[in-house]
Amino acid sequence: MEHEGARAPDGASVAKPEGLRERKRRETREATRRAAIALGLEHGWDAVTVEMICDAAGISPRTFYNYFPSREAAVLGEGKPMPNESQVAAFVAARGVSDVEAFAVMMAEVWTAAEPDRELFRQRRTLLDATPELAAANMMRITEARAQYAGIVRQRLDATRPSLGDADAEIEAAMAVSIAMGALQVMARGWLAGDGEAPLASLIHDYFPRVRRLTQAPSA
Amino acid sequence: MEHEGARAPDGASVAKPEGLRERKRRETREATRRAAIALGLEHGWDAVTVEMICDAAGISPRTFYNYFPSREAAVLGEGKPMPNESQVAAFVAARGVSDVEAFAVMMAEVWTAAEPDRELFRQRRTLLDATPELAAANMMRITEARAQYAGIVRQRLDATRPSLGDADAEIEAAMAVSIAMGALQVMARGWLAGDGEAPLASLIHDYFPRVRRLTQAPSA
DNA sequence: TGCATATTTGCAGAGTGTGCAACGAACTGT
DNA sequence: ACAGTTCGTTGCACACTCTGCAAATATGCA
Repeated sequence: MEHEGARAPDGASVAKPEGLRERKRRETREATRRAAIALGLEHGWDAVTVEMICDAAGISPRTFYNYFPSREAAVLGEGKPMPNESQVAAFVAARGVSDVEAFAVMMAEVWTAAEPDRELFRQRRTLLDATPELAAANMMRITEARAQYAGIVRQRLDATRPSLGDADAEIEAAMAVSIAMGALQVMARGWLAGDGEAPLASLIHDYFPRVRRLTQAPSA
Repeated sequence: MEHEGARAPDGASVAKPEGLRERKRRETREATRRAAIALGLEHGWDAVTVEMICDAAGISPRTFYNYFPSREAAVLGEGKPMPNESQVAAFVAARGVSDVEAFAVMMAEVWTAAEPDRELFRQRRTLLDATPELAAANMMRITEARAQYAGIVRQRLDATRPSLGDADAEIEAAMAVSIAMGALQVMARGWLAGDGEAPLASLIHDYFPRVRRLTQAPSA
């Protein structure tokens, strides 16, 4: 399910025949997503109705709800963004950076990878940033996945600080997730303000000294 | 408008006649809020309809929307929670704690003060914690007020670190707000798990060493 | 070609939220 | 106490989101 083109020597490779059905479905979904984002940027998200999106995408309103569970999902994407195994492994093994920073970098990579089209990624982020309603819906998605994220952070904590008690590890994992998400919100805004050349992940390293300073009690 | 009972020597004091109209309005609002929270805890928030709340509160559905702009607002309270002047002054002047920690303490106090009824505060927090939809709506409220919160943090930064450039201060203020809100989310959950004796603000000081550790790069 | 399966669509219905106008209760001065 | 003003309540119509169901349509496969 994850292979792409798999050009094996034998012409009839194993994966991705990509039947007509699947292709049309993917295209329809993509067209709908783009229509939703474009209309949102043009008219403001709360002025965009499902009917408008459907007219632009060439589907009926009822079909829209076969693809997306809500109007917001057309912009946000419906699945919760989850790191794959190698991303988790890199996060757990990362040294020389704080737990929060490492987690933020991983999530930035997950987001970036989930939307290969840079321009669309940027547009979506802009819309999301300008629309509290969408930001809230996005938060909801993340809140629902919070326990799973915390589980990933625990893997790192168990590896780097095995002396930590069970209850403490639980709390610190949840804390790291919440703090990283908060910081990412601001960093994403900073990324939007930039020219879009620097990848989000590198911005994070630039921003993090500030995070350290803001959480540090002055010694004086 | 802000005075309470003001028993001046002369019987006819200046403030708060509290006419019958105002009293009934306050009572109706309170009854509706309590009905919404109780029903949410009993049936789960998404099973609660406006009609149910209205039946319990003894008002018509149309009247509900005269009090609250949305179903969620009945639980969350409609105004954005804002610190008063003395709270801001204390925050700006607080020494020996990090910016994020000081801001978190201030917000905890604002929340606590906004809901004098401890039991109701706890119930609302429980419901909010169990319902991603409500947590998201709450986030939305805060997101809308984010710029104002950042302005308050800037007052502190300008006082404690005047060498900071304008753009940097802007960014760090926004960052402090986001991080504090993230951390508060977890702390509030910890407070819920406790017996409710310790005030939220004191819990924050207990939790903060963890925040410092999680954002600190290991020296090794 | 013809059958099995997946997708699209319309329709009815529940629920949220808003503007408008009528109705009723509370405040005002006399 | 009374008439007039003001404010809160309610019902009604309407737009919009979202769901279940069943009919119509398109695709996949032998």
